[in-house]
Amino acid sequence: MLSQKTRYAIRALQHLADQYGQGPVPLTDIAETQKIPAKFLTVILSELSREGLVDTQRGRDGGYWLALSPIDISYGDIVRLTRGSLALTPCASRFAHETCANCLPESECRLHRLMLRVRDETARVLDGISLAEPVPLDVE
Amino acid sequence: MLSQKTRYAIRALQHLADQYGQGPVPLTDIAETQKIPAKFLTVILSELSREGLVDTQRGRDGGYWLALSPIDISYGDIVRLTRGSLALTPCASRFAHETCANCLPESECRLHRLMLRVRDETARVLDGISLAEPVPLDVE
DNA sequence: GGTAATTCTATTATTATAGTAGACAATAGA
DNA sequence: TCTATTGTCTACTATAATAATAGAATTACC
Repeated sequence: MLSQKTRYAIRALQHLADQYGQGPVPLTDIAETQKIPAKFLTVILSELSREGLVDTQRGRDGGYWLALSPIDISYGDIVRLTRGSLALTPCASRFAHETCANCLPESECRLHRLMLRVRDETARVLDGISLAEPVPLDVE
Repeated sequence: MLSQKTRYAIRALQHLADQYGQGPVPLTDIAETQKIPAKFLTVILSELSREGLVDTQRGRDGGYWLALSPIDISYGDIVRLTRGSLALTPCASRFAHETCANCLPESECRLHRLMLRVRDETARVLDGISLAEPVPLDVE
């Protein structure tokens, strides 16, 4: 499961994508339209800013905006940044691989091979869509 | 991420699949070959038994065995039983749907639509492989 | 200087997770 | 029938992650 925080982060970024090119968006705007607790959103946006995904300006008329064009930010990027990995097990992460606790050696672990496949399918979906695109309804 | 407990459950079931048709497998066998803390495994196997996935016998020469043929247990089934859902958000579960806390209405939530697609791809992989099959190395 | 905004450091409450303890119940075989 | 062996159940505990808040500090425009 994605954490509540990751879900908030994604919706906040979607909101900023909608306002892209229109100057700084104040935090309270995002919090209200996206139903995110304002104080918690400060934590989230500060992190996204430290990670270089959003730029900020303090003071009057300040706020947040995307540091990159929406088309250059994929959902896969966001999940990797906020959650660390797309995978369902530590051993199945391609960018943040870790060996699972109390597991067999990976070469013998059948779960490992399966989780790699799930990760790759997830990546195919999430890396294939950017913040610029409306999310298609379904695959056929 | 799958919890440690879910990972243990899957490996335990794989072990039972390997011994299918050969009588009860004692818990300590599973614990040792799969590197699972024995006491914790009792909790896990008791749950799997209550859910009808394994049958058990107590007493001498007792143990655990799969209640169904390995080919009739898919990885999707196991994850749904132990974790509740294949989805990455509560709203994207098809069998255990819940609305996400502090979210927009689902019809307006772009994340919802995206998570449904990820769930469906995950299901395609996990429902397509049963405990009877060796896990293929990769898709091309 | 005042106001509106972000930023930073700490703290808290709640929940989930991982694992353990120990008494109890059943079974097969000697 | 005794006993060793094996699973079952209830309860408990420790740790970590999560979600969220508090409040002071900083910045920038007017």
